[in-house]
Amino acid sequence: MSSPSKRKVSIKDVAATAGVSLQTVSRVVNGSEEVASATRERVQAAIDSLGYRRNELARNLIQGRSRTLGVVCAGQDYLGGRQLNSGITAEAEAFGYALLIREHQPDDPEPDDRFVQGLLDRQVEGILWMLAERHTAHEALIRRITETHGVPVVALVRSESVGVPFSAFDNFGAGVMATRHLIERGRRRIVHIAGPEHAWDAQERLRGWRHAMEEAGLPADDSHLVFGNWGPEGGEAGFLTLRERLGGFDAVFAGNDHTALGAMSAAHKLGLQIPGDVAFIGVDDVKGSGWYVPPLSTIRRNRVEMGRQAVRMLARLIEAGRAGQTLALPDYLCAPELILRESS
Amino acid sequence: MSSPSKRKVSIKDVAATAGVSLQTVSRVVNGSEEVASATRERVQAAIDSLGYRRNELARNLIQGRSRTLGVVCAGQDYLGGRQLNSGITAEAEAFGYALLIREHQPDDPEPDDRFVQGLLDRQVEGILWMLAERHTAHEALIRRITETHGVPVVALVRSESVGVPFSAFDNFGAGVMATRHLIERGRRRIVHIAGPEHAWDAQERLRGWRHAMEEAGLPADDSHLVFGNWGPEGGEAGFLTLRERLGGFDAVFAGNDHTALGAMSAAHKLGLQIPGDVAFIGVDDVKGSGWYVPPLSTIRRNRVEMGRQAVRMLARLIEAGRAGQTLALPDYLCAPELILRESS
DNA sequence: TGCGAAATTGAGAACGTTATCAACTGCTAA
DNA sequence: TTAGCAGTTGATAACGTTCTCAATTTCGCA
Repeated sequence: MSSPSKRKVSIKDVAATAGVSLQTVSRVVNGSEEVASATRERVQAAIDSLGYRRNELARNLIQGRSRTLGVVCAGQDYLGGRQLNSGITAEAEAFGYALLIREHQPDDPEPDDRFVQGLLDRQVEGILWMLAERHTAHEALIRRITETHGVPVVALVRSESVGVPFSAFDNFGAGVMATRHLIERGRRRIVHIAGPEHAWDAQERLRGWRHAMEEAGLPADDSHLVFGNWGPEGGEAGFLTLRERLGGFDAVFAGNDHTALGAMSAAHKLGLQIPGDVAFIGVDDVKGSGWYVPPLSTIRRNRVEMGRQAVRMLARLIEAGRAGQTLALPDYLCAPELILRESS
Repeated sequence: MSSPSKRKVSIKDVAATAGVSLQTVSRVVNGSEEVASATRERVQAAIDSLGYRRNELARNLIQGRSRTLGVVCAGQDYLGGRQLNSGITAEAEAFGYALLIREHQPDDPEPDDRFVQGLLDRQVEGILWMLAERHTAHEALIRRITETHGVPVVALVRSESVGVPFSAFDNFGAGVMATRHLIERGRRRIVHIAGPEHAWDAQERLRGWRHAMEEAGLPADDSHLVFGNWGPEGGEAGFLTLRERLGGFDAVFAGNDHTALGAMSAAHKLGLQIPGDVAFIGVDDVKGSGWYVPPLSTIRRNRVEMGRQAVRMLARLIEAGRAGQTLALPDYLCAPELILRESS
């Protein structure tokens, strides 16, 4: 069978077979125009018969580009870091970039230089930053990546404070949209069970809720607010806390669908009617949310498009960097989309 | 500031600064013993002051190994291909492997040679196969990868027919476990809403259900069975079909949690009590399933461990291949775990 | 017939690293 | 004294490709 010493066929083998120089083979492989058609055919025949394929590693080395993007995302975390959405992969593929993944596990230490060193050592041309927490340590790290190493970074979560362009969901707008919807439905005492306090997205959605409430002259003080953890547990606990604190309310804007799920479960246990006694709305349009009891109204975010845009931005930054320019890129803000179901 | 022509510092710069040869620098970088400690310190000082980092691409090229694994997974698909679980990333990292992702989108054409060519061109040392469908085209493709290209493949879904070791969930065992549990609870007319007919996992779970039913002398013919699509829609439709066909039954074993969710929703609409009139059990322990109405009993699969094992197997195969040996690796079968909640 | 331009081809260096082997130092044992 | 050996160090080739530039051939046209 195939002997263990079966060496890969290289451009040299093709050149020898076709009786031309390495350079000519290279030209044929890269579709250069300046090869006589007779020669081209001869070389192509050699390529086909030997089954030659270009070694991208060697090519990348000499061209000084890795055609690789680094992706820094959260591991177990809810926040969708894991949902390396197909927008990213599809767009990266279209640009000819491979993806190198670096996951940050919840119990890992705070990301430092070592955390991204592996990506830089493999010469990634750009980095997609998908960690949502807003630690100042991240900002310093990202700045070092862009300035010291000259590798552009695009954030897939909003992070204005760092001087990095981002592709993000309009969390503020989502908060406004969800809250206004509840108000239009005639609800007046609308509470908010937010995400964790340190999460940027959570803060923004909260701000949106508050904005819409105040705009309508409704109360949005801290007593109508409780922080959760993006999970059903937080939703359930938050709902009970608010009931105890306020006595009653007629609508819940949950920071996300899982939070809403937990909160609705608590409402069921208390014998409340949904949406009769309390209306619910979440954010995410998570799989299954259309089949909760009752089906949950929610705000959808188009993750695919966010991913697409982020990669596109990164590609432009890389291109500009290679041309020696600095580029001020406009951020991309993904518009929220209201999904109306029976819970509101 | 940093001039645009700022070249990366290479081993040459370090050698020049420290006044030694390239080779000596290389030795220090790689922690070789045979360097005098005085020299080592001098070189290390140069490395630190210049901020030198080894270019992994160049290293990989000359060593003929890419330290990269390819991951072939499903894009949008439910089946968990997306859930590039942290077991894989963590274990790959531990072995010093980077991951190159190749997603197969639902609307892509069937994977052929071109589909994996990008991975092979980048010289991946092994491939993790995470596509669940059992098309014979896959088998031929996988065989070509291993035999023609000499790149080992480990499947993260069961696929005995291909001569490739796998790390998989014991879907058959899960089916048996779920069904036996319902039987122990006194249920007798147990129907099964399976996954899509062409999915291997679905077939195996179905086989488990049938085995447990027949073992207990209960009916498990095709009238008690309907195929879904892994989603709530399929669950709802399947439930209604079975009701119409059989009149009644007292338990549902759903192919997965989302299917169960849809089926429970249908039961609610018909005014049935859960678990009073009908008991439900799913498979997956999907996020949120503990907060469905009522909380769903299910079978959990330890994805992290499956991922770990797969990478470990792949690493061993690669190691063996480099040593010129062929290795017959035992498969890894992940044991199902029963999660008891209120739906059964 | 000759000349310049265009088309075609190739030789050699380069990318940044490691592999291979030779060479140089001291030091010990005979 | 000298051979031998361990400990260090470096010169050179190699990995598989592309880049740069020069060389050769062909062609059109005066």
